[in-house]
Amino acid sequence: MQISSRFTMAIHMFACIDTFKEQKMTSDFMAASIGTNPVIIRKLLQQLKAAGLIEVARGTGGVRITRPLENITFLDVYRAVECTPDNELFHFHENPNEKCPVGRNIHHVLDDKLNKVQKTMENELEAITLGDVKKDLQEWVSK
Amino acid sequence: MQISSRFTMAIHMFACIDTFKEQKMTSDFMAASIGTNPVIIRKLLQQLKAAGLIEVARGTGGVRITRPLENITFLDVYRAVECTPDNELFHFHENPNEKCPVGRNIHHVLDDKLNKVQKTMENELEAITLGDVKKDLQEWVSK
DNA sequence: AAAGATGTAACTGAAACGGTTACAATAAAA
DNA sequence: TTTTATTGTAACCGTTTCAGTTACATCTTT
Repeated sequence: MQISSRFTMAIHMFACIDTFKEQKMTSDFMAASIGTNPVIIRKLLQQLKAAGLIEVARGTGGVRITRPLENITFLDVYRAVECTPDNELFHFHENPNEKCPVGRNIHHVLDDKLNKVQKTMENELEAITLGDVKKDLQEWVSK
Repeated sequence: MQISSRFTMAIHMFACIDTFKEQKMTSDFMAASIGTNPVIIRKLLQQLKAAGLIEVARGTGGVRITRPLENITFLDVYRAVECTPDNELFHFHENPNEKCPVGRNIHHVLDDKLNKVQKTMENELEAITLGDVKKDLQEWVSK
């Protein structure tokens, strides 16, 4: 399975908020830029708000990013919008046979290895920030 | 989203085939060890066969692993059983607005970064082999 | 021919995804 | 105070994937 497009949409939202910081940023505007429905954006806004990454002005509209972009990592965004049960990247089959020597031990054997892969991926996500996106976006826009 | 349990089931299958190599390994046996349905196993067998990792004896039954376990990586198994469109880990939203400076460039900006994360994860999967699983499983079983 | 296995089609229920409509709640402006 | 613009959220929808299940054709050996 793929990581849902909520992740790239959320990053796109941050890019909009920052790029057009002179204007009030609404869900309609972002929906138009991303190419989706405003309600999708508002649901994402709620997830990002719950994660403490933004503040949303009800009624009047407008979004404020709560931290400098360099202090918001891809992992922060990923965790905010991606719903993986127990934060587990791998879904382990749930009923291995305890009477079989393989079934009884496969979990012990695999858990460490799978956690290591997940941890490596999360470290990589953590090494990229929205500040990097801002910087690269400015370069592309000015081309 | 999570990586499907087909991945851990497939590794479990290899562990069965190797651990019980004295006997003929059938889909019924593996289904019992994994705790699922034989047809699930047979579908996985087809995917692993298509990837060239095993040979399945039709009619008579039995599975042969085509390479030494140390030469089969988690990435081989992952690619064999996980169906991600275009091998892309991240699902990019598909209709960014070309008229918006952000929408027009977001793909350029993110592609490299997302590919890097994916590549890192794949490298980590590639560093673990079924030989490692065999070794650790033997330790656990003999406890 | 019988037995035992794989290969595969067809179906199911559940969950997640992305989207859509509708509307209540809110805040500011007129 | 009314209007306007916006967010918040519930209730759907169609699609896809997942894991499972039944049924049965096919194959190989006995």
